[in-house]
Amino acid sequence: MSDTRYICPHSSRPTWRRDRRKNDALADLFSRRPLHYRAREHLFLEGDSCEGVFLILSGTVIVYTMTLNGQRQIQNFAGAGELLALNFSGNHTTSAQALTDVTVGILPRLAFNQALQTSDRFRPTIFERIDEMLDAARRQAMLLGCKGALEKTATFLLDLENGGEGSQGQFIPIPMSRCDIADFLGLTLETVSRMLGRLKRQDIIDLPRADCFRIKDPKRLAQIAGLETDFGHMCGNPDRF
Amino acid sequence: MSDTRYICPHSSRPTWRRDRRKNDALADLFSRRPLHYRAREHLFLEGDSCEGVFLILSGTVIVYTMTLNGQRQIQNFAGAGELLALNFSGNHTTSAQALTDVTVGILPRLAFNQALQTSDRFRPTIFERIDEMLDAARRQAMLLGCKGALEKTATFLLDLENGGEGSQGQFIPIPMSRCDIADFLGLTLETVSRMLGRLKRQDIIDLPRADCFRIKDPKRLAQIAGLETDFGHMCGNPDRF
DNA sequence: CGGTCACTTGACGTGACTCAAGAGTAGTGG
DNA sequence: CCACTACTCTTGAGTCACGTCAAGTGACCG
Repeated sequence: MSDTRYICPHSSRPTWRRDRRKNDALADLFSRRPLHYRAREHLFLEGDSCEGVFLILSGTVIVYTMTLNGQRQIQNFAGAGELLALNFSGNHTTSAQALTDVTVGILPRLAFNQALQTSDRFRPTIFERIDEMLDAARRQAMLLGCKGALEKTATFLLDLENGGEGSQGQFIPIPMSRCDIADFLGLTLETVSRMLGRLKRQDIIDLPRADCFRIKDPKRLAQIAGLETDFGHMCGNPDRF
Repeated sequence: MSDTRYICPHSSRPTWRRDRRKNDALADLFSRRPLHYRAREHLFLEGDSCEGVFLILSGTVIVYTMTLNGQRQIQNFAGAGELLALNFSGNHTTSAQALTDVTVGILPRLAFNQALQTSDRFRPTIFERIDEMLDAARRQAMLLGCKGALEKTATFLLDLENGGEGSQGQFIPIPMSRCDIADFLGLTLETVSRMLGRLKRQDIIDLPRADCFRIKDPKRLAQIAGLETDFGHMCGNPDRF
């Protein structure tokens, strides 16, 4: 698709998620009454009335929606420092499920709106987050609409690495199942497994166990993910090796 | 993907775009200095510095991003009453191109921020729009990640119909090319054409010319789009007829 | 009337899904 | 410590939906 008359982006614009550990003006407001959820518990369901805005203090939350025929699209794996249910209408438009054990702070809708109105420190922070969410949604659309299975998987691994500390060459945990990854990337769990296997066999990643990995060749991984121009012409090549 | 332990949505939640013709508190603020663009002109490019927020007064704008290997993902076809460049950081994260001739109002960043701060009528309107944009992005992710080609095409037609007036059974123009539709749905233009042909042959839509259509069987179209539970079990059936 | 352009249609190839079997890994109980 | 179970993950073989390539059709325009 697309033809030559469309104009290319000025930069590759990696737009990684901001550092989630600096919780800025938020933590103090939200930490009034922290709540705990066990892994697999639901924080809320699509359609539920929305009591307030959530700030994740620890753990990871799966934000997803379901189709009528029972397919799940994971919108986001939200980690510490991220906001949930930042909608201003009455009801939740997604479901949220704890992937790991999770702690959240809740800011009731009224207090949230009030803070938006009064606090000149709070408002820009919220808008910054909204920006990030919109941008993340756009990148997700690009991923789902434009990329192939290997590209998607590579992108996912790079995002995972970037979500963790700046741990160069260290092992990074994969907290979610293959099924979760598949529902996030719009693939099947078998395909995800195959693509991981391919990256492993090509010596681009280390995958000693199913639930953690290490990037051995960041450059090639980025190329495969479509984040750098590809000089080696080895992007979509088959497995044979 | 997905298995039985995930919980289904409470409602089908069609969440159609709001009526764009009621421009609420926005029109007066934005209409100070209206600008005109010819079809195919660019309003701005990804990476450009962002002078202000755009309100579309008339026409349709293609909001898109490009991958490094030259693929285009159309994020949105934005019509009259919709906001563009509602980002709070310095640079545009998408490109915007006029599909038809377009008139827009621009509100400079400073004035926008000020209005947000001071006007209690303006702020909720903006948040409402942000909600809509986030929700649209989520639905787009579902479309791209979960749906097949026929499902996507049907969904697109229903969205188009809903974007126009509440014209029951009337012909609806298709202002964009097959290529645009394809880049929006994550398909090829050939596949889009084939799916439209299939819907036409099955007597679900009328397609007398390439650039307008009419829905003949809304119920079946909605079923195919995955918006209603399917009793006929004819959703994914092949073309043969 | 001939040229250009977008759309349509067909034949073919292939990437990802489906179905099904096997391999780890963790947890439980004797 | 070693079965035995119950997972999830991996791997393979076959199928199908969608993409690719290419030819054909129709509308618009000079």
